[in-house]
Amino acid sequence: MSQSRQRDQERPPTLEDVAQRVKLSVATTGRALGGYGRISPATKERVLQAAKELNYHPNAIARGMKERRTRTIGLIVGNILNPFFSTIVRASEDTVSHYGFNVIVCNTDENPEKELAHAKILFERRVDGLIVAPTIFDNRRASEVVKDYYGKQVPTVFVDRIIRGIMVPSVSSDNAAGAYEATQHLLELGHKRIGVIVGKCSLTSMEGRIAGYKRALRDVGLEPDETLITDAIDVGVRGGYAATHELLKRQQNKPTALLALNNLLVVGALNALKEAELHVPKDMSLICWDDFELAAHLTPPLTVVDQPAYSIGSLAAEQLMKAITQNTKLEPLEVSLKQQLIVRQSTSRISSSVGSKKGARTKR
Amino acid sequence: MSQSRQRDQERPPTLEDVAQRVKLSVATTGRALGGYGRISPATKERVLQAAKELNYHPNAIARGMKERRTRTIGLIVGNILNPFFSTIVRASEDTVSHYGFNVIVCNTDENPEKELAHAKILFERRVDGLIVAPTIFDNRRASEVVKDYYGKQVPTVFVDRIIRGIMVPSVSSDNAAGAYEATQHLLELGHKRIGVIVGKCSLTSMEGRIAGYKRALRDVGLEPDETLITDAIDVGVRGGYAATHELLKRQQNKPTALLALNNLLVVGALNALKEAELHVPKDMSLICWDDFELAAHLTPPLTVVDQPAYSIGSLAAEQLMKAITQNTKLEPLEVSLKQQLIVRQSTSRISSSVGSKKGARTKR
DNA sequence: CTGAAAGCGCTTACAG
DNA sequence: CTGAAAGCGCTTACAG
Repeated sequence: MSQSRQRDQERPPTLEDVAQRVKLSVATTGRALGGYGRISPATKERVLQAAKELNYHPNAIARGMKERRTRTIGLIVGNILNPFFSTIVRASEDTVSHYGFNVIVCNTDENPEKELAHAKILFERRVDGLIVAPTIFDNRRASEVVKDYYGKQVPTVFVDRIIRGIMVPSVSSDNAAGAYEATQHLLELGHKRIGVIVGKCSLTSMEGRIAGYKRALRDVGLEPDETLITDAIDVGVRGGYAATHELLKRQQNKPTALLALNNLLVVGALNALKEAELHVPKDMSLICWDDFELAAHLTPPLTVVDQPAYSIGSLAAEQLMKAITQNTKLEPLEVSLKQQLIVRQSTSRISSSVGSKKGARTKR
Repeated sequence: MSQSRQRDQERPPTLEDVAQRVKLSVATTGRALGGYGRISPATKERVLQAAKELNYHPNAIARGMKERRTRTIGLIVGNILNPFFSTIVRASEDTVSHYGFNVIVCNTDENPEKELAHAKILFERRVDGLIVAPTIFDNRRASEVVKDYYGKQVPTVFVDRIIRGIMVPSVSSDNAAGAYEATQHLLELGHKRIGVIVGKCSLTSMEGRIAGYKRALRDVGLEPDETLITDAIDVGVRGGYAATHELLKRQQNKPTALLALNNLLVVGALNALKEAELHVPKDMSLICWDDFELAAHLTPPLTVVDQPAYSIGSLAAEQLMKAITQNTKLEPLEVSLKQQLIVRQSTSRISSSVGSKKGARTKR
């Protein structure tokens, strides 16, 4: 296999190959095929013909090199296995593909080191824009690299969450209001001790939900019990199971209702509840975040706080595309969409029997 | 905004910037930073220092241009909102990221035109490899472009399905065997009329399942009733609903059991069954493809044929990476993983009451 | 309308 | 070990 200067037959044809065939300069050939500059219809026709014969396809890398743009958007999300994120990814892809852009998808698993590594590699790839669900919540914790990368080196939109102190536009939904409404719903049903299964407290999305939860309690004169809020650290099914299990072990002031802060955590919670032989909603009311196709088919159909995930993704992508294609600065928007409480059957009025199953006395 | 030759302050620093600062050639500077060629430890140190000061990050596009590789894999799947595909995407990303590769994700929605458009654009981007779940099943239907692209212009691995007549390695699971086992299970429970909710008959995955289903019937002396096989065309929830609805409308030889050939179709089927007030499994047994976290929490917990989606994705990616990094040809493997029937509670022995609800008489 | 030449930011023989 | 130069495959002023 000689790596000689001669055109390797393995290589796809280049503009030069086409140019030689039609006996024109690469410049003219490029103009015919690339759709830029002036070109006579006749020669254009000839070039197109030759290109087809050679099965020529322009090299986007070379073009990107010259134009200094890649028509690629980087997507940094928690985990594409979470329907909330896959919906955001799909929405983004749908949106940017209209502009001829592609997406590179990266998963952080909510790990700041992974996020940093991905951000770095996406920068090296010179993506034209970035949509990220950041794992860090505070610019003091943000590494220098991330700080002067997001929004400065490359147009960036945050989704679902933000990093405080960094001026980057964001599209998310009103977690505090959603949690307030969910908590209020439980309070109206007579629940006073409401456990919270958090994925990772430090995410501003989670934080907002906890804030809304506390505010709802305080607004009816109840002081939030911090011990009812258990951080799973892990944001997946396993974490949800562990946190719920932990919460159910306590002997005093057991919760009569649970807030599971995402749609993976709730599966873990359901597993733990089943194992403890607690019936939903008779023994335990349950609300989770993010609606999904099957939520209505579960036993019982789940009461959820729904987030407009598709809209979050498409709005973020639209913002980004506008800024990129018009070569303007991103507007410093903080879009906050509404969350919607969908009451199904996993929540019910508190019954006097709650908690007695395991012999615990409610003391308050 | 003068677009002069002068270095624009907006632009990220280049190798030349670093070289100027340390008063070395770009060649040497590149060797220090790029990890290629010989370089003295002392100068390397100096260069690294300068690079850090300038916040230099190598331009992967330029490197790719020279090295003729992008370290990017194209992923063409049906729809990332389908957990089966998002699992494959996640597995692929996990695998290729170990090699410093990224993935560009494209959705076809099982539309051959979309697939073609994506394939074309990924080729122009000169991805180093391709993992695709093809929408077409037969090379006679495959466009010329696709035919001489997949596996010829770029290393390709098919997942979940194949295109017959095109020599491209594939990783899928044994659909015929899985369907055979599922059908056999239903036959053992006394079911004889088993409806099939297909997403799109032309996909080889679907085709394999139908073949297994028919073989199981014939092996017990039953002739398959083609009218029980309804193609939703649409592979999503909506399609599943429509096809099931159609099947339930028939007056004669109503099915007593249903095979829903993917995990989106089954949701539609459940919706249709609920609407028709048919109870699973009392009035209708149900088996679907692809297990998912919540399948066990549905009412009733679903009997499923599970596919090793993560393994499919990681094996395909591993094959591809091996070929790319070792610069060898892909081995012409047709990996077929085992599918597993997981019996839960959506299937039960046929009851004499089946079908009577709507007043239909079973005639056979 | 067409062409010659420079340049995007790297890497890689080839010299020294 | 270091440097000068060519080249990856395009696009873009600048001439003609």
